[in-house]
Amino acid sequence: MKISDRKAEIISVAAKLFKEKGYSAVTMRDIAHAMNIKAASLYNHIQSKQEILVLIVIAIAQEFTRTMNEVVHSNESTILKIERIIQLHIDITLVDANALACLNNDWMHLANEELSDFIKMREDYEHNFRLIIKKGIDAGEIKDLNHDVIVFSILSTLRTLYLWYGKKKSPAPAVLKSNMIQVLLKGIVLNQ
Amino acid sequence: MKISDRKAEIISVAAKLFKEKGYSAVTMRDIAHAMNIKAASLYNHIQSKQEILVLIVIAIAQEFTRTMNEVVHSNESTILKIERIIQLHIDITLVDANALACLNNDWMHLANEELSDFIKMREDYEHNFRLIIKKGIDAGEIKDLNHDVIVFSILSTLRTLYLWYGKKKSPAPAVLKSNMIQVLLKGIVLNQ
DNA sequence: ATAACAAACTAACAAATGTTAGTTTAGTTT
DNA sequence: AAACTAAACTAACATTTGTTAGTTTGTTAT
Repeated sequence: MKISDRKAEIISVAAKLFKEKGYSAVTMRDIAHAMNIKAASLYNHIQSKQEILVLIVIAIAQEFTRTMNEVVHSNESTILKIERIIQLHIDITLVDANALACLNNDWMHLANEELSDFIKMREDYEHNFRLIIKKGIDAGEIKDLNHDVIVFSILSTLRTLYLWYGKKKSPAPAVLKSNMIQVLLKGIVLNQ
Repeated sequence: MKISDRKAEIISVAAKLFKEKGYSAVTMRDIAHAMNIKAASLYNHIQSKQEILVLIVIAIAQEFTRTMNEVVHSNESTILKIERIIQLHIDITLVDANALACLNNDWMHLANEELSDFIKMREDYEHNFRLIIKKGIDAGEIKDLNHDVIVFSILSTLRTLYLWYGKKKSPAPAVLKSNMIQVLLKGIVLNQ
């Protein structure tokens, strides 16, 4: 089941609106108006408002899941694994900041299998990241601090990158990456 | 204009629901049902759904603003200033995680002066935090990295603390604080 | 030309939503 | 006992919302 150009356009426009006001506050008429058509016309392309949300959120969630599985099962050092996760979040933020906002803010408006699938994916993602940190601590690569604090300090930063990066895209992605690695891994105080 | 006990209860119940589903997805009937009364009865205590949101969001926003102004105009070291900001976010997270979620996710549903007031407060807050970082870099206390990366890495972590902390409240607040200071200021890698 | 198709339209629907008006209930004050 | 008050209720309202049905329009294939 391929997604037509027009359908992709609807999804893209909807994602932008969802980012600004949230899924529930955006009406089908809002989406239609942003595309210069009537609300009923949307239904030539999509099945329901729900379907739009599902297509936005699940695709991205799967991409995160896929790469995280790849990283967690690799033989790289902990530092390198974390760097690849940072890269992953930067990449997706650059390609689709709007969808990322939906995933962060509107996932709870999914329903049925899609909702439980999403929650499972998110739990697995956090579990895997925690696993990376644990192994890093055991290997003497990472400081022995509270796991949750480490995991969520890094994840929070990465997950909300879209809030400030993406509009101006400054600094350049490569600089962003190296700076984030510096800040998240080595901190910000000068250890003279 | 004092807020009655019952009104405060409505606000508290509403904040909890808003946290779970977002302002737009929560109906007056939802709030009423959670209080075991009818929707119309809510209007004996509040003026409108909007008013509930305003009372939730603005009070907290003002508390952030007040303390930030205090910190930014103090003579402490940069490190100590940042530590006080960390403490501020932990404190508010402990006292009112639900309201914090509203502030983060539903501020855009404010209207008129309240909306512009909020945006101003948020801009000032970020501006002041950036100022602290800048002065820290100039004073040789903080690494000379991209300002936005530093500011938003720390702020993102603090702002979304309520997402994982608050349910189990583990580790204990004091441990949380010292661990967050460790992670945010000195990083997580072991510099042997 | 004709048929087929994608994609827009108009019109309408049932349900949900925020809110108002007027009423009842129960506790407190005079 | 009467009056007052806080806070609940029932009933209804005008809009808004997601969605459906049936129709029109314009392009492409036969």
